[in-house]
Amino acid sequence: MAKNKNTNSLSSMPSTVTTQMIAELAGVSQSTVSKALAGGYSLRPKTRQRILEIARRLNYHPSGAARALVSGRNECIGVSYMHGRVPSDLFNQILEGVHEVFFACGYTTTTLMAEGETAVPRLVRDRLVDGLVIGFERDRELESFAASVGMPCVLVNAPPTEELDCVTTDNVGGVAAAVAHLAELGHRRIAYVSTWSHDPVSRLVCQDRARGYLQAMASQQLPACPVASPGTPVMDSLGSLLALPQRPTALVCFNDEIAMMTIKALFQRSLHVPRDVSVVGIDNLFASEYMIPSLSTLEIPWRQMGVAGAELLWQRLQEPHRPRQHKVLSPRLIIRESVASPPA
Amino acid sequence: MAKNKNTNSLSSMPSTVTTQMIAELAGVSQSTVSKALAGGYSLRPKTRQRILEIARRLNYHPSGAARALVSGRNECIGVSYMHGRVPSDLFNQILEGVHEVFFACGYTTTTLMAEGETAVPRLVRDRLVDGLVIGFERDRELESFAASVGMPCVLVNAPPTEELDCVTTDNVGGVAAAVAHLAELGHRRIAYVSTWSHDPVSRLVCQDRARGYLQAMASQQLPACPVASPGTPVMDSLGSLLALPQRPTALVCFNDEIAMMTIKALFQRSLHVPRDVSVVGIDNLFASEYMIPSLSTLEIPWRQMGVAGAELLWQRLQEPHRPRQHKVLSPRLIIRESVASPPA
DNA sequence: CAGGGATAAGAAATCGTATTCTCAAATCCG
DNA sequence: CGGATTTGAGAATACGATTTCTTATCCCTG
Repeated sequence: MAKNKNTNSLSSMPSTVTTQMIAELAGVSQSTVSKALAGGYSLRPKTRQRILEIARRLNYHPSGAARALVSGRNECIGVSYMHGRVPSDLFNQILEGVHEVFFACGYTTTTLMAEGETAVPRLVRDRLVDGLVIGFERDRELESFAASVGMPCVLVNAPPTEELDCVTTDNVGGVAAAVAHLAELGHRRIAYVSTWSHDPVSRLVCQDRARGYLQAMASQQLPACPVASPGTPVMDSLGSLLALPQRPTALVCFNDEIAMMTIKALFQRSLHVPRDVSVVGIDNLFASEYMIPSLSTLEIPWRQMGVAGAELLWQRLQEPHRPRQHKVLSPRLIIRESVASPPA
Repeated sequence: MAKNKNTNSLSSMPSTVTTQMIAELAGVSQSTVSKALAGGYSLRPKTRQRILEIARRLNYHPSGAARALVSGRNECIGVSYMHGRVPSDLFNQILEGVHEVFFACGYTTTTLMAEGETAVPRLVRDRLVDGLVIGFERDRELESFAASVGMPCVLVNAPPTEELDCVTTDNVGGVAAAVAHLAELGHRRIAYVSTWSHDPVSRLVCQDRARGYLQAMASQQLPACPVASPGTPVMDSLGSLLALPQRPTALVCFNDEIAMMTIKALFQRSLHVPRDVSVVGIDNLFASEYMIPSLSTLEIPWRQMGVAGAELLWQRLQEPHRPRQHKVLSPRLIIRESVASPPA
């Protein structure tokens, strides 16, 4: 195909440099070149030097494909999530955590955007990744395919399984801490603003958080406000909370997005945050700090979750049959301007 | 290495399924299997059926590595950006645009997180991607390496080059449109709030936008306020703008982040937005809509830029020597609550 | 000086797929 | 019915690097 048509004499042609070429230039065999580059073989230092020098001059880099073919490993791991369903802020932090760990191991990190229910991403199907981090949502198709080819997986911030390594956050404890803090400030009528989401995972998480809310209210000996059934539009459930005979003075929202919408809705009803109502979100989005008032929130350690997941995955790559692990990280309560003592 | 230790009799072992295995089961040669799977060869329909059936039953998928090795293409393209320097919101939208186009082509998309000035990412070095989308910032090392191995590149929302395909936005025109709109509302003292950023690309973009501002003010016959020299801390330049004898009644900010910080700063000085001062940002971050007041902004068509870049890259992959192209997309002005007529 | 062990480097196999080359059988047509 | 052509399928090779197997050379020692 005239692919290596080295028509001109300059040695810096873009055509691919192979160990074979280096071998010819160095006057040795191809295998010797490979040994020189790999190290750990017995080669005369002079020969090795000559080879390395030529390789350097030609800007040689091994073909990833060839190496992957022979070694059976691609030194690449995939990070999967359902894009569009999660603020990219959050996912990117997980991704960076994963990247940080694997970059140090010389591995590449790549994002798999799961396309809804469609085909298993090519990277997995064609064994182009050695392991998988599944974020935010269990992709059952991906999971079972990975299992069928024996590819290690770790779930990060997704509903845990008995079979796979997992990293999750303590939703129950986190929400409880938020409620406790509000109670400490003197709030007695504290409500939980649920998600509207139809997707099953958000519902699960939402139920966890609702449970945290209810438990905390109970242990604080406070009467709980009704928790909207999953699927109820936010504005509806917010509306009914505000229409209660005893209007809540503090709202813990399912996440920061909903907290933002809530603050806006309160504003439109001439309710001032935090003078009339305190609001707490969950996630600590980038923007939360810049809202007016700045948003109090449960910071989920996204990046750390990525790091933890990557570490679990790395360990499993080294030792495929080690016992399954489940790490639980704790969120941290960040109090900003959207929270104050209740009105007198 | 006992890798294919098929000790039990079940055929659904996780060990890798190869064309060779299928060939043995079907009683044909490996090449015949390859032909059957590829199509376009003359095979007896019965033979092909048998082979395909076995392949399906064994859940066969070709090894990406082997295929890449022989074809010289990985059907994978890399999207690079300097992570941490850009809100992930924006980058992710570009990424999704790129993904959309290449997914339809059967290609995989992977993110290269450029690690500052360090090594060229492995994916590129080892020729694991067939093309490159460079976003937000020209990575000169990456670029020159790509050029040296003849890998197609496209710049998206990065300072354009003469050699590479580019997609940019009309910063000058966009800011001019914002200024024009403010002027139309009756504003006469309109200022531009510059970036504090030390990174050279932001400065370049900032200069473009400043130019748009100055041109628009000139063409509206309005006196321009001083534009801070690059590198000045935002709060400093904002401070001096507000200290002007004739305080501006409208501020066009370098981006939404700065607009948020600006609004917060104004709020702290008891200046009400938009009653006392109108504010416009650029980027249309997710959160901008939820601010109080919601932020007026120049929406940059991030996703479309990704799509446009991907299309340019795809075309170049088909036809490597086609003339270089440069597409310029226009931002769209979104007016929300942060803009109003100037105070009487 | 002969033989044993270490050392250096070439030869060859391997990984899994795609493709070209080659040959046998089947088909066609006059 | 016999030679020409088409068709089906196996054999062989290439892709580029790793690794094992072999061989040739050298040095040391008894």
